[in-house]
Amino acid sequence: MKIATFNINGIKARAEALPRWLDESQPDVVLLQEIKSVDENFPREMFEERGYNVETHGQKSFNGVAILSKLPLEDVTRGLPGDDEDEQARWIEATVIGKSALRICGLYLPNGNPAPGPKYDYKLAWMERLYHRAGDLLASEEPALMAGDYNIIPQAEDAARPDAWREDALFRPESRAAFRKILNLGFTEAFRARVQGPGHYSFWDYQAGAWNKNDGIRIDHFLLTPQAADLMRDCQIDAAVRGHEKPSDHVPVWVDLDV
DNA sequence: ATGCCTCCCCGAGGGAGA
Repeated sequence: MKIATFNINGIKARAEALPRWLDESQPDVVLLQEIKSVDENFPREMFEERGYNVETHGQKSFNGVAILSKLPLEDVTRGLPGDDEDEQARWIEATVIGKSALRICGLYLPNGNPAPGPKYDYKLAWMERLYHRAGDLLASEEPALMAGDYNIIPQAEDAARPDAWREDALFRPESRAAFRKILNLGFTEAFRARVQGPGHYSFWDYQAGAWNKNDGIRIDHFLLTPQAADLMRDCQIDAAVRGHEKPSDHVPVWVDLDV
């Protein structure tokens, strides 16, 4: 089962690039972030005609996550537990039924800039809630994953110019520590389990020719429970997608699981 | 690099992104 995560930076703006990538890449499941659309306006036919089931958790203008799946989805839930006051659409999960069941969680973790400040406080509080949901997933002892735009640069090697990010909410010590705290519960970071070394990125800014200079950062991640990690056959970043016509500033990352 | 683009709102130009 090929499962991808892709921050598309607006579903309307990606009406051509996203279907083209789906046709080329043929993922079974896709976790989308930043759909920037309410549920009623999401172009679900575009995906249903390609054989995908569609589940959205949208919001006007900002944020918004969705799941596309060629396999049946069950027990869909929306919103990260832990704060009933939180209106931001950043979390969706479902069980996908393949040879066996797999719990999949799609997330769009807050950016957090400027740091320090209220937006950074929201990011860290959101990560604390994520920590608790992650612990519950592990306790189930079932194959499960949490994937999406984490807005976290885990290590210096995950940025072309780490010194430019030292004070940024994506790379500050508290952000990285919160990410490690979740990892250290017992998750496998899929990409780093398969590929070592610098130069692997999932985001390049639109500005200043960042793509042409390969001035990128790796902020889109798959975290696998041990039961899911046992099933991993591959994990790759589709970096070439950044060079296509009218691209998102992020590219897809995918895992292949024997499930 | 506290913003060089691009997205959204809509029908100007400001907020948000990372």
